Amino acid sequence: MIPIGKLSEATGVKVPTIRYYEQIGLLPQPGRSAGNQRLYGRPAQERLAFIRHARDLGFPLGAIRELLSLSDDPDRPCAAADDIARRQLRAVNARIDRLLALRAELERMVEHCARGTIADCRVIEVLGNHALCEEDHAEEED
Amino acid sequence: MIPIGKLSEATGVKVPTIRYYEQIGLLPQPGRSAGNQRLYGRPAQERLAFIRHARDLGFPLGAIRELLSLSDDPDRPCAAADDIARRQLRAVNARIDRLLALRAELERMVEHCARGTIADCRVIEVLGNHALCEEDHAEEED
DNA sequence: TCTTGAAGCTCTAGTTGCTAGAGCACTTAG
DNA sequence: CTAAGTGCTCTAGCAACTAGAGCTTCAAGA
Repeated sequence: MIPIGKLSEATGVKVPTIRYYEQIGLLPQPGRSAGNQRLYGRPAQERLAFIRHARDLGFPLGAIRELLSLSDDPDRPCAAADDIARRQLRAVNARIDRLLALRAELERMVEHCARGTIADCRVIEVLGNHALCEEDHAEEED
Repeated sequence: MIPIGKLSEATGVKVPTIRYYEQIGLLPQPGRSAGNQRLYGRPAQERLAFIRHARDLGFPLGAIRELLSLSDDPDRPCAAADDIARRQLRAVNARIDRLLALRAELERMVEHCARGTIADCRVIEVLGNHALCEEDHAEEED
């Protein structure tokens, strides 16, 4: 049984974040010491590592909640978990596409900077006039 | 002079968002009609279009605030605006790199899915065990 | 055993960039 | 003139934390 600080070290999740996960019900309430301090065992550690890893992969907490409830239930078909991962993959792909368009536009802006005064600054000019864009950097992200 | 709804249509920025921008001081307080409704002219319209465009390019509001104050002052050197754009470009590049690593990992997870039960689900397994990752998808974004 | 400094506790509020809703007042077309 | 539609203010909520105040507990050294 380890206290919250050690759990934090072991998983790379900050202490307040661990408490936050508990508060929103992602982590079960752990046992407490005589002096009311949280004490965690192996299963909590593994669960938190799972959460951490999924967060690193960009899964939103809602998706992680679903994945955790699936993983608690090993007999159910894997398709649901797979769907969540595919959904995340689609989201990541959409964000990549969008960012590539943004990068192209930003590079154009920055390359054309003559380092003069604001009055003829390409950056300010392009921002003020969408018609100067080549790429049609999309509007929405999701 | 147009009311807020027309301004919203003209710029593609939603009405509550316009009011929010005013509240945080990105847009100046507009004149009002006899019945206390906001009325906007050309300059407000251009300023909002500028903000919109910069948001589409992913600039955070703080950066937009700087860019706006620069553009209010055409004699100052352009270098500051250029720096902000370069900073944004670096941020975009970092996010792209990170997302490419995530995509690779997610694709690996999804491809290996045998569509069996959760007990041997690749998705759940990889999430639970970081050692199964090939890519070292970085931890931090910024 | 005592002490002291680190680590833990709870609670509230702030962050970013909005969005949603309640409960009103105003404007405008028919 | 009326009714739909638009506008107003205000508060609260979203994700996913982060920071701070003000207190208690733990652990290691003297």
